[in-house]
Amino acid sequence: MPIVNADVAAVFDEIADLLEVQDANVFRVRAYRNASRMLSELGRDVKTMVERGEDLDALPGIGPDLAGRITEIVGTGRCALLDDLRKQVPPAVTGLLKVPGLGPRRVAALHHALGVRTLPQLLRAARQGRVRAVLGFGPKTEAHIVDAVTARLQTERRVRLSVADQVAQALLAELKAIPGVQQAVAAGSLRRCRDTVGDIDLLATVDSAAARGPVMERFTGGRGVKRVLMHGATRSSIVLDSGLQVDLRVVPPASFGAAWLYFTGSKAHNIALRRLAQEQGFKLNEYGVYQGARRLAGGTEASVYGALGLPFIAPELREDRGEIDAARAGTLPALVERADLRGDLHAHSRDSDGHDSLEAMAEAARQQGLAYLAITDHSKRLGIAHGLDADRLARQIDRIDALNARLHGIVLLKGVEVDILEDGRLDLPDELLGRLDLVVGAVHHRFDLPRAAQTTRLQRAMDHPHFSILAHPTCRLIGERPAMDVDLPAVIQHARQRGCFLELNAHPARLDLDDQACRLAQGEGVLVSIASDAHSALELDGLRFGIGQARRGWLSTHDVLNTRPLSALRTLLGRTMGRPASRVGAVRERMTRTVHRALPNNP
DNA sequence: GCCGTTTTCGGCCCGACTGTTTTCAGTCG
Repeated sequence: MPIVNADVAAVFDEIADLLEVQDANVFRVRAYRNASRMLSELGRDVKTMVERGEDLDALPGIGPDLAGRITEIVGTGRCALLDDLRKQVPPAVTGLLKVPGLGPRRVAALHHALGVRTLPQLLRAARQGRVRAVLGFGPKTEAHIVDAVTARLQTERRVRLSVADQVAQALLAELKAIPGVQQAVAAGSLRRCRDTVGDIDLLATVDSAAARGPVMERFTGGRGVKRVLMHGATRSSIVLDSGLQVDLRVVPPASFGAAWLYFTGSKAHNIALRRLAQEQGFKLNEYGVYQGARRLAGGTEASVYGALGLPFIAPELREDRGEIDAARAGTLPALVERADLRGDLHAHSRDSDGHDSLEAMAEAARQQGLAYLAITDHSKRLGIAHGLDADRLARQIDRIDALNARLHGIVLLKGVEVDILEDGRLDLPDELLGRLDLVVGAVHHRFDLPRAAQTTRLQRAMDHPHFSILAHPTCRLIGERPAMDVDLPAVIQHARQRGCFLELNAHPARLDLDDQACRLAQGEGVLVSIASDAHSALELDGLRFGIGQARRGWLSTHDVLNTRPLSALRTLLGRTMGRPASRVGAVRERMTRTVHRALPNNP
């Protein structure tokens, strides 16, 4: 197995864990954590950088020491420092850090005093009353450990964005109904539109300090609250019956902006901002920007950024991935918004596995403010979805033509979500695909091909002269199925060469392309189709989740295919659909020969 | 362990809450 960035990041994370338990210098630990995060978010392959002899020191947070470790890991697959640390501390001990409330100090204390290494051992010790005997521990901590370990063994951690969104909206409605509450908003990773959410962060302002107490009482004593983790004057945490954790912070209105900024994060963005404030002689906290005791800003987020000499930075960008430098330089992108979408290029009807008729889908799209909607039902290989064969698709084409003659304010585009077969061929005859407005291709089986074969499979599909858009390119299902092992940069480059497009599937279970991949596509100049993959009229609303992900990927209106008016869209699709036959044929021949050689299981 | 138009050494974000203390360390976000 080749070493990828995530492998190096995992090594650095484990080193950080082990160093922490050994009570190492916190800044040394932080250096490993920062490097781990940087590597997992880096758009370039660090192994390739090493092989090309590029200067690793140029990467942020990488100095001579870490550069040497990266080179070692990439070259040998091992890390001597990690091996040493594992000899000094049983590696399993770092698993105890996952227990809420147990940090490095306490884990080390428990390990040394009781010899516990694993969660079951810790649970046994706590139940036997041995934990409270350790210096610094008492009966409450001991009981908490029993609860936390038991819960940890049976709960899952992160939920999909759409789930968190529903819960948060319901809680916010309740909060706003409490007397004294002025504003109540969502913050945290939910507001940043991350694809999954670990806990829900809410922020409220109250009209007087006296109102805080009752608000916190109502929050921690509400229906559906399984446990109260923390109950303070300005901050409380609860666990809902569903297992979701919710944090509420209450601040005065004058601090609303600073608090929203702080509570939205990300942590890395906050740290970078606070350093920036420090450099300018200010102090930034959740109450405002201060110069000495004087508050310079805090009522709105824009005022806080302004006091630091920055324009407003959209929540989706706040990951410390270059947004602060871009803000200073005045080069922040004008991010795409839901209202910019003119159409949707991936939706199903009841002709395959959708719930609604062509007419109902068209009407729903019109009500969503869209000017066009592509009907892309499945092809025949996907029998479970009642996929269309050539005859049924031909009849659907005729029906859509007839329907368009009657529709007003919306145009249905004739498409298909055709299966990409294992060898890269498409699941329907060329002649029929040629009659469509667009061909959306997708993988629905054999997710497990080796990386090279999977990559070639996608590239070969794109070589088809009628191919328009690669749907859900990695086929991940959040929390259920990992992304396929595929060379995404190579696929994106191939799309650019072929004039094809990549989809950002907006379904909250997919969000595929993800944010990082969007940035890669943008970098290659490949337009992205933000598509709902709706299987019912209601699901067209899911486009907003795709917008959030696209914004996290720094995409502007210009980077998105379906922000184009219909005429411009047809022109762009025409580059793939209507190429002059001779030239396309020649290119295709060449590509196909290359691909055939590369595919191991091809004759 | 990294980093630098104040620094190659001395910094490294900042505050709330809890539990176990008798003034604070540890943890978390």
